[in-house]
Amino acid sequence: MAEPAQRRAETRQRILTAAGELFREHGVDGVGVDAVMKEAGLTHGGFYLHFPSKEALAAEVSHALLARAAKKWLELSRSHDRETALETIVSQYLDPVRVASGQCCALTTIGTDVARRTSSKTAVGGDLRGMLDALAQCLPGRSAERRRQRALTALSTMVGAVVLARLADEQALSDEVLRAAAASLLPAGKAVNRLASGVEAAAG
Amino acid sequence: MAEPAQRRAETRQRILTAAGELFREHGVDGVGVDAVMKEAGLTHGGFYLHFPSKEALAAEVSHALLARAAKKWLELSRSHDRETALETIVSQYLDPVRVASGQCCALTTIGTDVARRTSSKTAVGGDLRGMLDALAQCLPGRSAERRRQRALTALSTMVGAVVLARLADEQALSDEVLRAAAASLLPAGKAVNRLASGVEAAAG
DNA sequence: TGTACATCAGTGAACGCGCGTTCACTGATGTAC
DNA sequence: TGTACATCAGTGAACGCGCGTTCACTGATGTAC
Repeated sequence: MAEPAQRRAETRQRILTAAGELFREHGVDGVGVDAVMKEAGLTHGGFYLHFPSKEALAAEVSHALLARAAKKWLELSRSHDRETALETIVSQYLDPVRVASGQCCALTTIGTDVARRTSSKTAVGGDLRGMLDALAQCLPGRSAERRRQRALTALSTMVGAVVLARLADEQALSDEVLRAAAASLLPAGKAVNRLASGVEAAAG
Repeated sequence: MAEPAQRRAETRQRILTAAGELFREHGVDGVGVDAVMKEAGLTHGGFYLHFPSKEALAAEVSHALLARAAKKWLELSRSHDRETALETIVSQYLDPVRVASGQCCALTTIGTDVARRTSSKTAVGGDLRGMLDALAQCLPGRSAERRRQRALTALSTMVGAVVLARLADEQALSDEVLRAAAASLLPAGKAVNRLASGVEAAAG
């Protein structure tokens, strides 16, 4: 059956996944090691067989989440034309349902936590660059530098929009922020419908 | 001399100011009540004479910081022409020196903390609206709705840029994000110099 | 094929520390006479 | 003006709880013969 090494790797992955969900929802400081292990179907004692400390877990979770996003964006940019890839990225990123749940981009949910932890900061440096590079592939512009500029601004807008949407005290304002950001990043008429339908899906 | 009520109010204000600095730098969960009181020149026991709980302090600090920003922006929009007001707001918001220190906008430093605390979220709702309204006054656009849209996007871009700049592992990338955001929000050639000179000032 | 042993992922009790909160006390300031 | 008292902001010891981390132990799985 499953080799020991593989079982071990699977458990480790389960812990990472559980932490990814909980950290994004409640913040790194808002979740204890015991809660993470419980979510992963284990008891807290075993945690240190897989990670040297909670700090290290936070760094690796941040890295894993952002690396996954960078990879996904890069694949999208390669398998689709620019417009389609961009539309997919933006409308998923700004999807009100995702934003309302804790499942949105780690940059927006634990970005501040990462910024304050040197180890996490170091761990995600490459991933942030990867996300920007992939995004630049999807944006129009004659020169590479122009696309780079646009990628920097586009990611800023997306991150900020999600932060504000999560912070807004009313659903209407939250949706308004997300719609405005999507409209500014996509050709007219593209995003609005998808975002609106996202809200419907959440109600159902 | 100072009436008792006034002394009390001053002490309360000192606690708020101290918490404003520390919370922005280390996050709400990263700072204890005792550290806040020490920074305010007091001992921890007296805290509960001024606030019912740390939760309440977090909510009031968030409100105070954002209300101040909203007020400042509104005054700028009233005392200057649109272009000047916008340039001032944007270049201050994206100033690398401010961003590197913890003194930047509370939306970017404790925005995530606020989003997770119902009491804080409720406390800042009006301030967020105030910031958006003031910003809309400074943006071009024929209709009010157009300016509103632009304000939503502009604030998203500024917030996201600062979050990313603080998260970046290298100064060069951090500055690049801030410069790109400023360039996208201001007429060409305006902001870049100011932001560049901000970096010089930090070194000196 | 069956038995004894070794390995090691996982358990859960325990430890120590820090943090939010409480409370009896202090001492400075304002007031009454 | 001076004295006695009341008020109350601030002090600092103490409490209880939760969290990160450790560690002796368990029990399932793989291996040697």
